[in-house]
Amino acid sequence: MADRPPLAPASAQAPLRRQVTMADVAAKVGVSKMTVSRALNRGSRNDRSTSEALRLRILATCADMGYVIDQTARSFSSKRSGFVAALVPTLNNSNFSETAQGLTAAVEASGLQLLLGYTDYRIETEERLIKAMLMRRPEGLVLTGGSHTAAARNMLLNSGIPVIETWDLPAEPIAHTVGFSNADATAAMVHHLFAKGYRRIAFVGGASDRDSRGVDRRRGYSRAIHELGLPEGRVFSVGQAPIPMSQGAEAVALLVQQWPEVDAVVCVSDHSAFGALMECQRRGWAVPGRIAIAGFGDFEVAKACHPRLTTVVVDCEGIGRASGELMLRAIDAARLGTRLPAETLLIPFGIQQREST
Amino acid sequence: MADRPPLAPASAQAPLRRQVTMADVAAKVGVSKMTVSRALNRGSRNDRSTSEALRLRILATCADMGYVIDQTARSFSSKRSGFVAALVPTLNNSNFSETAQGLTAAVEASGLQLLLGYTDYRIETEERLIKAMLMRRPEGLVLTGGSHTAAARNMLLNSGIPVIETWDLPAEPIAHTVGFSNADATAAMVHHLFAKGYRRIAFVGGASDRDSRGVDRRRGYSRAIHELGLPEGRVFSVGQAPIPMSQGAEAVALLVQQWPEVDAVVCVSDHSAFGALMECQRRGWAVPGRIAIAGFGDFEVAKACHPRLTTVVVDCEGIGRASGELMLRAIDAARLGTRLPAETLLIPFGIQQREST
DNA sequence: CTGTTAGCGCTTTCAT
DNA sequence: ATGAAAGCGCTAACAG
Repeated sequence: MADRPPLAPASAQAPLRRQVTMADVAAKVGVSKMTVSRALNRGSRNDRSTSEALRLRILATCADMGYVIDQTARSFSSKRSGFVAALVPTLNNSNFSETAQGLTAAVEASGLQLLLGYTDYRIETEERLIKAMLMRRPEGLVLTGGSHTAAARNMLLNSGIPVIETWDLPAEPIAHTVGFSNADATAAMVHHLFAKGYRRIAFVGGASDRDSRGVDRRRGYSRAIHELGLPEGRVFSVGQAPIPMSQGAEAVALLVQQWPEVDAVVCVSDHSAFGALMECQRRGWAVPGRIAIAGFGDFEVAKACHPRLTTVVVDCEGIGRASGELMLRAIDAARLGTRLPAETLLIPFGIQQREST
Repeated sequence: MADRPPLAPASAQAPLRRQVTMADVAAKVGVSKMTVSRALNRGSRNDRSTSEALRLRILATCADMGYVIDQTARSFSSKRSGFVAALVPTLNNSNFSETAQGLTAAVEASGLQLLLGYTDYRIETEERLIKAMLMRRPEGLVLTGGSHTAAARNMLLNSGIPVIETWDLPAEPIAHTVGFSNADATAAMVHHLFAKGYRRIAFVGGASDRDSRGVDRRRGYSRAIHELGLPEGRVFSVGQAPIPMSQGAEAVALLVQQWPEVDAVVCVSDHSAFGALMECQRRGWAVPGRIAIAGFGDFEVAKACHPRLTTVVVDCEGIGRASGELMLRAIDAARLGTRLPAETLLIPFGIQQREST
């Protein structure tokens, strides 16, 4: 935050060409500021509009003068920032980008903007971002996951704005939740493999608890193994989220060395599963003949590779869309001075069977 | 923007618990607002700070009262929004996310925030986003590519803030540029394949001109083919950006059918190259024996697949970092009332030879 | 080191 | 349908 020479202080500002204001436009048109304001805000407010002819004249003058309304002043005056903040673990993951796109589409339909931040899978970074966002007074906040620092939880609870946690089903939600059980989804995959005849099923996931979805998936694996009475303990942990493809490759090699009897492996995500699949090809291990491989997330690579990956399919965009729509209702309630009772929206998931198992 | 019931008008706001202001904190501590303001802004401004003891007392009181400074009011008053806007074609592309991460790191070092928007590879969407961003008065704007609508160009030229175009080398830059020649990079790849002995080299790219980097790459391919005196015309166009892996697969199949003599194919990006590679495996065509495949971008999949993909390596994060640092200098100049002369920073690229060629 | 005054550009509210 | 006045929460500028 401060390891380079500070920028020039505001007081050093030279008097650049003064920016065009609403008053300038009003003067040029020969009306009051209020009339310009109304012409520009027509529709989104409850106020009486200007005559259509005048409105067009005002709009034309704005364009002529290169006037762009100052949202900073508008937000300040109206007490409405006009944006919703969303935090995702990383930008570079199509699951989360699709969620972000669903969110964007939903909130933009009501004239709100989505402001995106990424936490790098770190709750400390999340805390910092939550603070930075709250300073800008978002009308709502969408988080990925239900695991936060104590300070972050506190800020969120006191923020007075709607908060939605997505992608997980936290034990103690802040307010609203839109997601699914990562544990159940992974357990379903294990049951699916069992039904296909696999009995020596291993799991490859992260070594840290940074990624709470990864932790839940491992938990779901263990639960299913236990339920099915299969031999436990075949959990292979590598690195920390996001697990790259290369670590999936390393993991499957070491795993087969350690437990040669393993006939199937469930990976924490398609990326590691793909890495594992390619490593098997390099070593000449038939997939699924020698070992079956399953992933999670149905990323593009899962259906493009050969053989294609069996995986857990999640409606990522649906999570975003549902969150966005819930957020709009919550914001509407807040603007009317009420609080929307906490909701939990379950997003369905499915097992996509392909050639890798 | 308005196809759902409008949100409640601001006037409908019920008097929720009034938000804590700086005056409240000041009253509690027994000092003036200005003292609180100074304590909170210490370092980032040129003003005299408060005594350390008092400052700590003020900070503690802020924490006690759950006070979070109102950046909306601060921006409004100081004429500094404290953020830089960046537009990328899509979030779901590690090249652009790395650029975004480099940018974030660079601007955060000076206490600025990065606000991200994605254009979906559409200059109309870009225009809309530029307008939305300018309303919020960013201190600078970073764009991907040099192709914009006329209206967008106009807004940018009149915005009065530093603008940087990245990833391309536009013929008529708005102001600053940080990028490389996509045409040169692709031409280098063709020359590389020629040096390896390939003579019947095809190109797979998009059918539309939505993605200006894709267009430049195709141009670079054609130029190199011409320079080398190779037979021209083997350009295969599919869909529009972003070309998915599946279209790379379709393309290579059709291409080999149409031009069976082809011995190497250059793809517009690693994604289509990977799709092509997998399709070859499905059909039992040896890569590079029957046909060699090259990509662009050095995405994770390029080094994880088998055989690994020969590709063009670009320092994506470096583009972001260089842009961020240039932006800081430009903002500093703007705050001092001057304008930084337009700079063009070239980011080097390289050919990464792997097993696919 | 701290306080006072003024005002940023817009919207709210009330008046016509 | 339009206007006038007031003020949002903060910081710049100046004074002490």
